[in-house]
Amino acid sequence: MTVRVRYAPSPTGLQHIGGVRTALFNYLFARAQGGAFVLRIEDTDQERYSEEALEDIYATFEWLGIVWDEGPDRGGPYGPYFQSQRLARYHEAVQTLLDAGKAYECFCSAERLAGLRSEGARDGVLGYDRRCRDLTEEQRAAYRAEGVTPVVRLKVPEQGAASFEDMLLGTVKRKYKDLSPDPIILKSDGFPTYHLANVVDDHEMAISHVLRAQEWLSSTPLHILLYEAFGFEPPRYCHLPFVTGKDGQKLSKRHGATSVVEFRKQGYLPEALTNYIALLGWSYDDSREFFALNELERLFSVEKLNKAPAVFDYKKLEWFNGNYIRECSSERLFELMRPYLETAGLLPAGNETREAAIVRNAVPLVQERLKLLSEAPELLKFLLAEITENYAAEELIPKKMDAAAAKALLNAVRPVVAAMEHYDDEQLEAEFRRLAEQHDTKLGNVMMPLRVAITGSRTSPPLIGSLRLLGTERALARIDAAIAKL
RNA sequence: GUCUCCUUCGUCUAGUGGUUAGGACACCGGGUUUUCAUCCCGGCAACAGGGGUUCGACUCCCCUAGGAGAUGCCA
Repeated sequence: MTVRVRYAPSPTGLQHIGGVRTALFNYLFARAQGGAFVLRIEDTDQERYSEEALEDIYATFEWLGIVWDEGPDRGGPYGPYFQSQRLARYHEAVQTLLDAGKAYECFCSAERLAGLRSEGARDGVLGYDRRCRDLTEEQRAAYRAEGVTPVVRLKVPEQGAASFEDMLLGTVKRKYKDLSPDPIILKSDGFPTYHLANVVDDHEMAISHVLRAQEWLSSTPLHILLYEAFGFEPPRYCHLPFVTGKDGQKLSKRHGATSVVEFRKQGYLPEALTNYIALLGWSYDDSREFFALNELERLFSVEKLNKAPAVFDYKKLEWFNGNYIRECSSERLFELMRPYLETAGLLPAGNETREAAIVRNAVPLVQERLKLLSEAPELLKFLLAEITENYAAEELIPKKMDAAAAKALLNAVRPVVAAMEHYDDEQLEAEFRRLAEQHDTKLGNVMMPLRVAITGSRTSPPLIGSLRLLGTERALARIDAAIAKL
């Protein structure tokens, strides 16, 4: 059997972690099985459709390196891949159900339905009361004459049960009477609901396996019923556990960033995100957790999936990101940092600028200190701009020392810095050590006032490298400014 | 309320009848280091509860509890 899977987002919002993980698992499953991965756009909700959301789908997966074999932008033998372009098929499908007496037109108003729903919630009764199920042709004609546009509902049997084998969960059974009574499959605007469209399309697109979030589990029996009504063979289902926030509820804004663009803006690398997300509900073994996408494409298997929901751990993602940043080549990291530095106004456009040269040389100094690319401006600004924020004079004074001592230290260090061109790094450090001995103190106490004078902060990249990048002239000016403060 | 699914350290997980229940993140100590970070070493910490089945249960079955999802002319 040829494996064909799909990711079927609806363009109603930005791609979020949960959706992307579903897409990733489908993609990996397809690759591992030598099958095809299809993108289908479920744009059947006219109200919530957004062009921006559609573009976000393309941008997100391009960034992540996840490509589909068939889709609206690539074409394929099973198109069109926009559901809004497949309406005729749904209408045809609905007609066969109507003709077979397996579905019926319902003329109830949205208001009546809302009333039913709130009563039902109060009394613990489920959904629609099936009022239109057995309308006569005359009654239907009367409604139509009044100008009421009907919806179409599927007849759910009152007896019996639907069951299916979930690849992860095993046998799932549900009595028909526990299903929503006669759900709507065709809306009054002529668009199908998810239930209908997904069944018709998965069948027509020859989808063999459906990996989707567990929120769909409770409507799967309904989908099975639909397949039976059409006489179609249902695909194999695999319902993926949720990704939740700390409180165990579905991941949402309350918990932090949820959309991929947000993570991207914060300076996560795509490989860190895919690696981490792949481990949410899936694992390879007890000793490995670093995986490149192309390795996952080989190694992914449904058998290693977990049933329990997974809490999204921002800290661990960050740790992954730091690891991947450290693995970058200097040139790549430079390019990755560039947009952050540019928008901070620290780096002019262009490759041959003085600033670009400084940043290139600074990469080794910051690489192992960076967890997020967005931290780059803060770490590098002392090299690219004047120290504008006025650090407090006390910062210059090492612990257990006074201002006079700090001042003496800076004065002593100044001539060494002035001559630094004549030393290599080791010699320069030796000079600082010599000074420390002369002042009967630790090296750290010599370096700290200098560090603050040069970088404006007690934490900074390695000082000697920073001095070199800053240059003798600017370094001396900052030392003088510091001395003046004391 | 009803239905469905789930349950190993705080978190992600390994584990498929016999293990001192392993790893990673986080956290806490210590070491290296010019600060920070990296790196290295060490520590803390879990089988939800109760019944079975079995010579033996984290592993199999049942119940309870807890959590989550569904219950839309949204997907």
